[in-house]
Amino acid sequence: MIPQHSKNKLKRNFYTRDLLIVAKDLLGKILVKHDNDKIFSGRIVEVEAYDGLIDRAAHTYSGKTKRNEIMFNKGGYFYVYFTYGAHFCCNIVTGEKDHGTAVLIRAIEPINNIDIMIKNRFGRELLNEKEKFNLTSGPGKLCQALGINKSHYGIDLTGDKIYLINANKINDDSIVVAKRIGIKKSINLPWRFYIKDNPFVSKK
DNA sequence: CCACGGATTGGCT
DNA sequence: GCCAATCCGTGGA
Repeated sequence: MIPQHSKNKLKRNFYTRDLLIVAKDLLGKILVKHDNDKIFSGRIVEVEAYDGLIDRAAHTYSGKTKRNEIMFNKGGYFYVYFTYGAHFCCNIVTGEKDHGTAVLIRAIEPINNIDIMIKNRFGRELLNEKEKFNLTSGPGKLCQALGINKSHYGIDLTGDKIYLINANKINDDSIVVAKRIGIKKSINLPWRFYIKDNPFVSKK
């Protein structure tokens, strides 16, 4: 089901490129999480970019803290944070060391172990077909579905625990560029990218 | 030490 | 569409 060949795993040089390039290129790639004997996976369909240098909404805008320090690493690390007293959100660190840039994964299209994702999200069976699209269509939702939490903070994405599998680049015609959602600062930066017409995107 | 508010979600009007 | 829930990182006193 998942293309497991190691040559398809994205390497360091994918992540260390410029924030906005990586953000758009992440669309369509497969996020994979190994959980003991189980493998969760999903196709990235929506992301947002954050850059501490010029972006007041970025967690790195005010400099390095214990919470955001992984964002100052070179690209290819996993930044997980907890928010609103309830939700984890996960990011892909990008760029060179000390850039303080990362891409928030806002939505994925489930591929593997969907039945467990349903259990993780709802603690019950699906009530209807529509709920299928409510599984991973938001940053907090997808972390809950995949069981991503603070223990995954700082994971090296070139390792074997959490990583990305390459896939064909999404054509620019199929990428929607929009303003980011749910922030109060730097609200006009057009740094949200999602796959056009994909039903797992968090919001039109 | 304490107060504030958030890269969200789900339920109710 | 509006708003409460819920906790902890962060920053100011």
